[in-house]
Amino acid sequence: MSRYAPAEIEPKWQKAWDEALTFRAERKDGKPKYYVLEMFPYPSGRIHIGHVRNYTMGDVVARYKRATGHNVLHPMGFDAFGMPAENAAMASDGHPKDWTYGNIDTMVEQMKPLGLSIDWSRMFATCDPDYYGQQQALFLDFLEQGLVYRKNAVVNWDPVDMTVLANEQVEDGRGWRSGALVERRELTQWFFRISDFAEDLLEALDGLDDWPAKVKTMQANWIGRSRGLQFAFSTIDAPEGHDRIEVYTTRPDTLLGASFVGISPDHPLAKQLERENEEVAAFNAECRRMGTSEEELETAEKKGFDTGITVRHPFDTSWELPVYIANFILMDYGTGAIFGCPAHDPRDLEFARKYELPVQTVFAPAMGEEGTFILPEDGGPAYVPPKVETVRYLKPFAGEEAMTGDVAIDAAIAFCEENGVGQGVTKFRLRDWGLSRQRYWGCPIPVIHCETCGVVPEKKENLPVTLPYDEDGKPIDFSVPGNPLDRHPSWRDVSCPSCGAAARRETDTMDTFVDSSWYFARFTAPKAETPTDMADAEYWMNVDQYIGGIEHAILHLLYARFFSRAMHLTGHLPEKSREPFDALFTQGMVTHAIFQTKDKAGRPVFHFPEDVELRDNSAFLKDGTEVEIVPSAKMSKSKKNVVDPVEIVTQYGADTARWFVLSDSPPERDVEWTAAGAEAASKHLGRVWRIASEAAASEAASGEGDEPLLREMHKTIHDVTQGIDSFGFNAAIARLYGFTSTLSKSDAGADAKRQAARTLAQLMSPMTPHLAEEMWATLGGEGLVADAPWPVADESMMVEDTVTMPIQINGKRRGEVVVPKEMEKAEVEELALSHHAVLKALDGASPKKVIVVPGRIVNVVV
RNA sequence: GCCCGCGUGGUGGAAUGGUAGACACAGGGGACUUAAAAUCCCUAGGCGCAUGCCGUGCCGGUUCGAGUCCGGCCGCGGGCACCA
Repeated sequence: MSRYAPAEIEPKWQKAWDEALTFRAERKDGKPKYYVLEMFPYPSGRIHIGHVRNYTMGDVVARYKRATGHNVLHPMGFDAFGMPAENAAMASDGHPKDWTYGNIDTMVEQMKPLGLSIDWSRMFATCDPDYYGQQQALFLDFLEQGLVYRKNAVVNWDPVDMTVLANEQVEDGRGWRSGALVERRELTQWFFRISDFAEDLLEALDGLDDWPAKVKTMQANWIGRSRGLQFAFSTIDAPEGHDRIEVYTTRPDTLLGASFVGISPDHPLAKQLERENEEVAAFNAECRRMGTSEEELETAEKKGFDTGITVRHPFDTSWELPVYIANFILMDYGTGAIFGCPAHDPRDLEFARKYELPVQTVFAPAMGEEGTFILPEDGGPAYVPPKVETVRYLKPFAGEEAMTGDVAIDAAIAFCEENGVGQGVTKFRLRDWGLSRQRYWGCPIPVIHCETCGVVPEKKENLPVTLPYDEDGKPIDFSVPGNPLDRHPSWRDVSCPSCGAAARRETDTMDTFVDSSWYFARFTAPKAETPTDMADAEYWMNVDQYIGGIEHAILHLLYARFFSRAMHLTGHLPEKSREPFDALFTQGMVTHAIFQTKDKAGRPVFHFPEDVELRDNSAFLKDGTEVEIVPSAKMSKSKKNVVDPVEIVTQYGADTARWFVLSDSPPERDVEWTAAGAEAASKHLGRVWRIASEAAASEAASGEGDEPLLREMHKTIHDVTQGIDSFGFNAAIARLYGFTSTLSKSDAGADAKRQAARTLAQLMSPMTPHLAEEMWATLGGEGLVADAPWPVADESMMVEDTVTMPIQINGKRRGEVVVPKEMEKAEVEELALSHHAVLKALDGASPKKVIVVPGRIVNVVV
């Protein structure tokens, strides 16, 4: 009997699949199609074990669907534009293109030995001119359709490097390279009109039955539909043209608790005052030194500037409220102006206490529920109960005294509309998608700026507008910050496609989210001369199962949903693909402990796992220094807690790596990589191989144990099938452990054992395809196990006659009784009451209550 | 700060509101071996001699029955629009 030798069998079967074109996807009318897609990787350099887990999950689905008679599309590509390539170029005098394609080659080389059932003939990278040229064609169609426009927007500006920074590149308000204080600066940029689709993107979430509820909730909150009141305060002593300040509020019922009006530093009135008043200019400048991220605005200390302007309360013109410029108000949301009601908003309360503004409670807990309620004006916290809760209005102006917030808001809007104070309006939090990036390594925006004609689209026959590799014969210099396209005259200076006069190309490139918003559609016809081929899109779309990280729950998935709608409007996708992903699964990360020590300055120094020795729950370096263990952190190169799958594959084989990443942890949860776990997976596969070999060699005649083994086999088929169908890969694997154990102990005859072992091979084939092929061949299976139809469980073999029912006394288990499955409730009750534990507990008394759940449990209440 | 999750033995985890800890790792014991490796078998939440008691982050609630449902905390993670 041969030993389990993954290093020999894995390349052998990979070659067999290649030669048979087993995983080549071609349209086959009459066969149901299945499109399974894992979110494509960024080519960061090398694959890590998290990639292995992600792609193995997709592969299990792909192989299983093939076995159940589907024509499967399972492609792979690379999300290849983006900042890291430029950073690498800056750091090493290289070129983003060379770095990126080098990484892609490496990663493909690392992925191929995993034995994934991918149709590699469809592979592309988003930085291929073939791909981004088609993306430019889409952009031009969107432009024509009115789905793209230009407006001003703020960016993080590094005044020393004279460059735009990503939020990630801003650390504590300073540029990551220069250390200069970052400023907010306005630039004219391109935007997709995603907010026009807000309502549709929100409503359509309801139809996504096979998406995780949490993702739909996150998207719904992000889109953020709200109903509120929009009205204007009239101002006193404001500059000309600002006699009204429009505000939007979702809590008009708190109007009588208003104590100030706040406007964004980017509000037109704030900008007007800035021109007239140095103090305002200084305050606004300080606000603009903050980054552009919402997180930073929300967590920053709340600051305001009293403009000296006041407004009249709409219900009482003698009541004046001060107008503050406040750093936490976003110009992008609502009208860029609010009224503050400190009693019922923690942020407004913090602000009011800081600037000694009045606090007036509008509503309090309902009668009888006051508890320890302390009025906000007496030092209590802001009172913000759920809107569905009934509260007592101390200052009602519409509706009853006791109402829920929801009812009060409706009443307030109705009252205001009747009295000519504003209108009820619906607003969305979702903003338009700014796609301009002032960077080189992205898809060029295919327009030309002409002094006479304005913005002129590039002609489609001139696409792709390719990125220049050299600059006048010399390699582009990436050591200088900023956008090389902007300082590249021979690329930038062109003639206007419309009038022929000297003009300039747009030097901004597209957000990389654009690249990943339609790659799934391109996979259906990766070589088409238009963005998609309708016949292919009709056949292969939608993605039946999309798999990726929860970190993409909002942006990527929302943008892709928008793009699919826009591609349908411009004739690039069928109607059904407005929602492109029928089912979504969000998998967890692979984590690993971090090993760290501190340097003299107290900064952490990280160590690779292979440089650390573990002894009695402590870790030491080779020189004996004790190492701090930080458990379960997301793998990242900089923390040195990465596990290189190549080493695992070399040491144990791909099947072990695949088996391990699927076992133990449920796929949606994070999994901790441990060396011991990989060792155990490897041992188990060796055991399976030995058992299969023994079964193949067995000469025992039909034995006593045939029926129990086959019954167990059918139950296993059922459970494993259900496990894979429901993404319960860990449960399926646990079941396979059990069946392997049953098989190894079985005294069945040779035929039954071989049948059981062949079935085991089939059930394992999605997870450990190479071992499964080897077993299949050894056990006399026909053709490739990859081509064999999935086994079907025989229901009649799974029926049990009796059932074990636990007996509880007052909800605690005190015994059990084995009864025929169909036994009547009354009989079960009688049996339970005669159980010695029940007799003892009752001690002659009669039970207060007996609950019998047929087939499940008996509970006796004494 | 806001939105969304998660929290169960020494460890990863299992459990349609119905026997908490399946399956696996590490541990303990044993078999085989001159010995070791490999392999196989047994054992195993905590406390207790035991009838038993306690136990799913913490506090409270609903229920005949709660890891599961509800409310409030604590801790950890993801996202917050220019990281991908």
